[in-house]
Amino acid sequence: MDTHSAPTPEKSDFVRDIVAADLRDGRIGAVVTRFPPEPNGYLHIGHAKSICLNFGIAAEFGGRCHLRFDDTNPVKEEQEYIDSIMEDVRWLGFDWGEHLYYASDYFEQLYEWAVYLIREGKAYVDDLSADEIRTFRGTLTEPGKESPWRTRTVEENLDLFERMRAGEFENGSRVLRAKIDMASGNINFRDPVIYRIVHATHPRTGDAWCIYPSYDFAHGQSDAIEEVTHSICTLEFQDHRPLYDWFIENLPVPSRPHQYEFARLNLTHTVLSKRVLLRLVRDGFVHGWDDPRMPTLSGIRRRGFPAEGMRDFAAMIGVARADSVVEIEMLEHAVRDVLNRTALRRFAVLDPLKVVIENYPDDLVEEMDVTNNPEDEGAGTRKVPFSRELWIERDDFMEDPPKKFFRLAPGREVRLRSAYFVTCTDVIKDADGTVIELRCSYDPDTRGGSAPDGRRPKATLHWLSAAHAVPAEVRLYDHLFTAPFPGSEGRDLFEDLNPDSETVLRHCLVEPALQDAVIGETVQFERLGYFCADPDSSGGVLTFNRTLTLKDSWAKVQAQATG
RNA sequence: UGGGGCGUAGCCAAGCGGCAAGGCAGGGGCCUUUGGAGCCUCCAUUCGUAGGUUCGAAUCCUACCGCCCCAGCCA
Repeated sequence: MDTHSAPTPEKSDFVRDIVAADLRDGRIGAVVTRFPPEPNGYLHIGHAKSICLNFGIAAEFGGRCHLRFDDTNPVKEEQEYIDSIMEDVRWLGFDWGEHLYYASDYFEQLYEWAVYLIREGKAYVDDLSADEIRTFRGTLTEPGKESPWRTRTVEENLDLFERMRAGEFENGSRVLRAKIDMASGNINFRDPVIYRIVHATHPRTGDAWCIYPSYDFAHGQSDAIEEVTHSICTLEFQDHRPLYDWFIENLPVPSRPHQYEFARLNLTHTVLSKRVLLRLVRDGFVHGWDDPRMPTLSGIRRRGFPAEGMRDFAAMIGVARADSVVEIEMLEHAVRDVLNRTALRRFAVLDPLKVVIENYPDDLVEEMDVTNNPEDEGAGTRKVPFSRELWIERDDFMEDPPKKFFRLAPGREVRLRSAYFVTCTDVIKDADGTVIELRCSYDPDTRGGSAPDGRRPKATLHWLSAAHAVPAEVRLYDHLFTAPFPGSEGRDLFEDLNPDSETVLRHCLVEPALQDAVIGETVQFERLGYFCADPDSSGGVLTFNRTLTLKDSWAKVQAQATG
């Protein structure tokens, strides 16, 4: 209305601008959007962008968003996918309330509208084969030719269409086409197929139908039935908009929805294509749709990405009409940002190196108080047992440290986080020269991690009491594809798969508190990264997936040194 | 060579005739009981190119260049 009453919108993009204007000008009373997945695969991060857009707009403008399954092709669709999609949308934090719909709910109405079109002389049954139809369609630069069946009488069309429904004909033998314009520059207008014969069992309607409406004939009309006001889809449907409008204008539909298109999400180092994801699963390149390396919502959930991070990411990348590829670092930033604030801190040693504190009592065990999350006072502290024999990370020791290496080395003092300062006094090696144990001394005056004399070691290490450490398996994950643009420059997509996208470490150790790790809850292993207990933990072996590493400036220094 | 779109920093993206937001990445510094986090700071005299209109153009006009989508009985 005016600047006083209008709340400052937190997000703004061209779609929200249109919705706001339509509301302001009274073209609509309330906004109604919909998220319309086809249940032929699992949802991925690209869908999350669309879900956040559609449900986000409905929430921000006080409207509603429907979840509607676009289930018009029974040969590809399965109940498993329907179930997973609902779970994923809920996980992302959205609620469709009562508004769960299926295009298949409208099959009878859609059929009647097809009959309506036939009666109006605007649709006909075509006996041409699929190949012939393709040939007759013309090319991008040449107009098409009209089918010889285009001039059938209304009566004959009605009879044939009824018999198509009755199951008298074989798959592919006939189709129903809208009669529009075989010479149109827009190929979607060259008499698009609106019904095809498919003798297949539909996940919802079973064998009730053997003819199914095409996307073009089902989508807009479904929107109209549900009184969707803003039908938001991706750019590749721009060419379909005139057809979308044609059906809406030529049918007695109950409302007038409008279609708007935005650029779909692309991400570096991965691929967001249902076709390719299906192949990764079917050909065994990954362990399943929910493999933590997959960009599916079930995959990233198992990986430990929080839903809030996904929503933040969606807000961060915006919504526009220019094709774009977002660097995956942006997603990772959104995830780290949430996890830094919320994840409990724990100690875990991935590659253990034994440390013996020679001047520490043999039989003493101290319970050290350790902060659960320095970013969140409310997270409190926990007790972590400390004793004479410890494990530290092998990477945290170097016998001959280079210039910028601040961690443990012979003669050097470092802090064991929330415990004591220790100084390396001796290095023990096996016959091959491999370091197998460090002997250290500790300063009893530094309990808790600070020295009365104010001295401050350059490094702080995480540690585990050897007697109390719990064995665990840890799975390290990295980008699914090594190339930022998989399959670019003529390469085969699968050549770009990262052979090291999954590394399984079976001899890790974690602090006792992690025995109670909740599956699906992401914690930070201090100085290492974020990790999430995997469902496989229920098999007996504690198993963690690395969600993401912490940003690591030492790794950067090393990389620079290496070149 | 048909139709539909899009070009603002390495990436994403605001901007809607009044003098280039913000985020990611990157550089430098401070701080630090996580080499994390945090804080400070630098990073487009220029908006695909060339003309034009205007006191004034990323914004308006013209032409050109580049990229994407469309020839499923997929969605």
